[in-house]
Amino acid sequence: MLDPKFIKANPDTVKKAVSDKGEKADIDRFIELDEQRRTIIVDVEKLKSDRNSASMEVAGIKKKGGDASEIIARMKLVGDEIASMDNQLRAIEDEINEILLWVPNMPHPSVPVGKTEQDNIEIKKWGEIKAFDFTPRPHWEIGEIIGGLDLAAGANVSGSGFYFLKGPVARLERALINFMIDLHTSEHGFTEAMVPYLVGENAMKGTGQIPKLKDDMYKIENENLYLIPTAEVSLTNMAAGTILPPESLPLKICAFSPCFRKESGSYGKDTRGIIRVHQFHKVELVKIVEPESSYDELELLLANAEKVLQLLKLPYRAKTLCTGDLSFAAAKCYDLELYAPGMESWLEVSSCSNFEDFQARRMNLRYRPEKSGKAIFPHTLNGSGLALPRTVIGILENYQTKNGQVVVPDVLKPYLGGQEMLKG
RNA sequence: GGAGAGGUGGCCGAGCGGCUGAAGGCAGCUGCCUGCUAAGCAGUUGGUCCCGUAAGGGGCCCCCGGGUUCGAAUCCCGGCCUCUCCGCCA
Repeated sequence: MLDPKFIKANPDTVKKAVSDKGEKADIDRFIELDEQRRTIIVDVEKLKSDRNSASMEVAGIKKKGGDASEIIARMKLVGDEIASMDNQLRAIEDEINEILLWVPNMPHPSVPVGKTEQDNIEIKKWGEIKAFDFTPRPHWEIGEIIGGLDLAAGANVSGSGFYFLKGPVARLERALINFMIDLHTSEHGFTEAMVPYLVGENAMKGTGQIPKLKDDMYKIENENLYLIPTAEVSLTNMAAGTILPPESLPLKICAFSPCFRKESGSYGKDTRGIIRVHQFHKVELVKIVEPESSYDELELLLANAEKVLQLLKLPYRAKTLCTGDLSFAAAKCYDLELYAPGMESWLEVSSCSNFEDFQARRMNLRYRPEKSGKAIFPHTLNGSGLALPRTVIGILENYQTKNGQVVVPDVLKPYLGGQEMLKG
């Protein structure tokens, strides 16, 4: 959520940001409603002030055993008037709040203006794209050869977009999870957490999935609970509505979790294999920091995510997302894409974003920098470190051999009991 | 799931339907004092919204949402959460 005062003071800047992001929040309506709101407030507060002093008078009279029925009768009318104005006011405020929930975050000035992913800016390339002396297979073929990926069984049980990992691939994914969490906790200073996978509507509002992305979220029938699309929701909302004490920042937490996404609106895209699925695992990094340091922290976060790819020796590139590709709540975001030679394409495995105070404001998360000072909204960030299925794809496709087996990356060997090869 | 208890300011904790934005304590801040590692004394310290250039004035906030009333932290209804006991259970 943006600061309403900021919107009032800079309507044109906000409108530009809304359109740069391809959103459609009605800023003019907001301004109009805000004016109506203030007009009513001035009137109703005058009445309330009168009522309050009349109440004092009644109290005084009654204490002396006098008769206050004349004032009481008069105030009854005033009370009715107040009630009706309060109702008007509430209706206006409801509409204002609804608009505010739909106003996206402002892109940081360093974010390139653009419409689609075509306009994202590549900022870095790492690693060599491997030359094979055979035609590299896509992961679904490798998975079949080594007997580790069963899409048919997933469809059988749950429908399309679900899958079973088995044997060597299942173990590979488990190894990757442990490797990533160990790295982030022991090298990068994150505290490990296990988080709720079902969260309330407020949490989803807090991080910005609701209302805009509501249709992409799985909701539990007859309960006000949603399946998390990422551990970001649980982690970032952990302290929602509270004031963090001095010295408590930066807060760095990471968690592995399953992620559930309907992926409505992406039918027909990335349908083969396990590139785009309804359920997948992810190791997520979340930081809550002081506003001044958030952009430095974003760079560090990106480096933390990159480190995973570097240690796995998977070639990747990094991009700065343009305004049009930037998510609703983000002010700035980098994507990491690893190269999958079997598919001959780049796969997004991490998004590292700075939300500035947008999420903190929505969830009323505050921070008191000094013991006696004022509470402020801290900045929140998150990044994948990394998404599992696509990392698995990266390993299967980059480390494949001619006969369809897979070499285990050095850094994962300890996690696979010293095993050298994944095979059927 | 069943039965109780409870949710008050940064924290603890009081609070007859009007004089309570809220006693008292702790913590914080500011002075004074003291030569002993901190004690004592005095003062002070919430948030948010509206009007105002400002000074200042005013509204609202005692878990959340409704209701009763001239007036509600205080009464009624609904919800959420916490604790205790019972049941069930990985």
